[in-house]
Amino acid sequence: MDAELGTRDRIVKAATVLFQNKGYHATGLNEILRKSNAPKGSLYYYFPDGKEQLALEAINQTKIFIEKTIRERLELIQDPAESIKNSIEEMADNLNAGEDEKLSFRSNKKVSINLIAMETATSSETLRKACDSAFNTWQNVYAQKLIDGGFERKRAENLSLIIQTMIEGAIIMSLTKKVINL
Amino acid sequence: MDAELGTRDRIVKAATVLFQNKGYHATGLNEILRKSNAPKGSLYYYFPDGKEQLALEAINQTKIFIEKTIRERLELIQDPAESIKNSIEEMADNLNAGEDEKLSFRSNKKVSINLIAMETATSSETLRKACDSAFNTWQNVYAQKLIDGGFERKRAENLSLIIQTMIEGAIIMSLTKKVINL
DNA sequence: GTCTATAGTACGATAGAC
DNA sequence: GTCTATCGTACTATAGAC
Repeated sequence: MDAELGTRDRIVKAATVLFQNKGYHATGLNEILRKSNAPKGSLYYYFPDGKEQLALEAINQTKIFIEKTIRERLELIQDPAESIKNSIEEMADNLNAGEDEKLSFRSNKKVSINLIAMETATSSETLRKACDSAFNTWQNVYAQKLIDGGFERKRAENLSLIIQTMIEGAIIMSLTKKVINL
Repeated sequence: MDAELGTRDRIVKAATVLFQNKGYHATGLNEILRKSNAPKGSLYYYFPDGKEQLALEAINQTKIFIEKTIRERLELIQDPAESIKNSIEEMADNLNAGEDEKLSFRSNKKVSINLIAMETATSSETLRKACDSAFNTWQNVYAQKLIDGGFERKRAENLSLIIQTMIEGAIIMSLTKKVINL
């Protein structure tokens, strides 16, 4: 998989998908290395602090990627309510789309950092903060769109928190009800 | 802890708290046994199918307990919107309250099956179904309250799904932002 | 920088005495 | 029914050759 990418990028990409789908504790480093065709030595060469450092990188890359995705979607429509609705529908469509690549056992779909956030909230302050930062970043994109559309600042912040909360809740419910299939 | 309870109940109680707080994969059977003062032999005597069977029991007990709690709260106020709002505030207060008991490292607070649901949605069909059933049960309590209050059935079902979704989303956000401290 | 071999620990699960 | 000892496996992490 991803022969064009360097070793480091392959490891991070595989880790991102596995952590998001299976969870932080259910994913072994060996599994990540198998999926990314990298040797264990390379992992500890690029991430001397091991699993936690790798997860931190995965979370931060996801934060940036999703922020960019939301931002691009919101630019397409001027009205804030319409554009946000459109952006969420786009996310949902991506999750319902077919697999990107053939894999031995599991898709490459990226859902959210939702599961990682829950798992690490009480066990790793480093990872909890990274997840919090990601949620805040995404929320701010919605808030700014609402402000640009004429909403008062405080109101925009409240609404964007509700939007972010509902999206994360919807992911849990969809996965549990198997509306989304990973 | 819980010297008055039988061995089986002590194991289930400890497992319920640990699975909800740390997660299914992060919680070891040894940890559950330490916390419940039970020997490993007893665990496999009561739960011959091991960890998954124990988690199933924990989910089902949580389903019943939370259903009862919501139902009791909703009976206190007649107006559906007011009573549901009140019930949610009650849940939030419980999470912000002090610890029930002194523990070596972690509280006994029960949050939701939220984390277990995410972890097992793609790895154990048995546990996924149990979580789905729990969410549906709780949702139905809200829906019935709305119907009794005069809402049309379809509208009540839609609203209750949104309520359930927002509660689960709010738990994620609160844990990640450390508004709740477990 | 890349890779293999392996240390050291914890896991889930089982066997069998009592 | 209760308990301990232990098996086999998987984990994170490290050492050291190349």
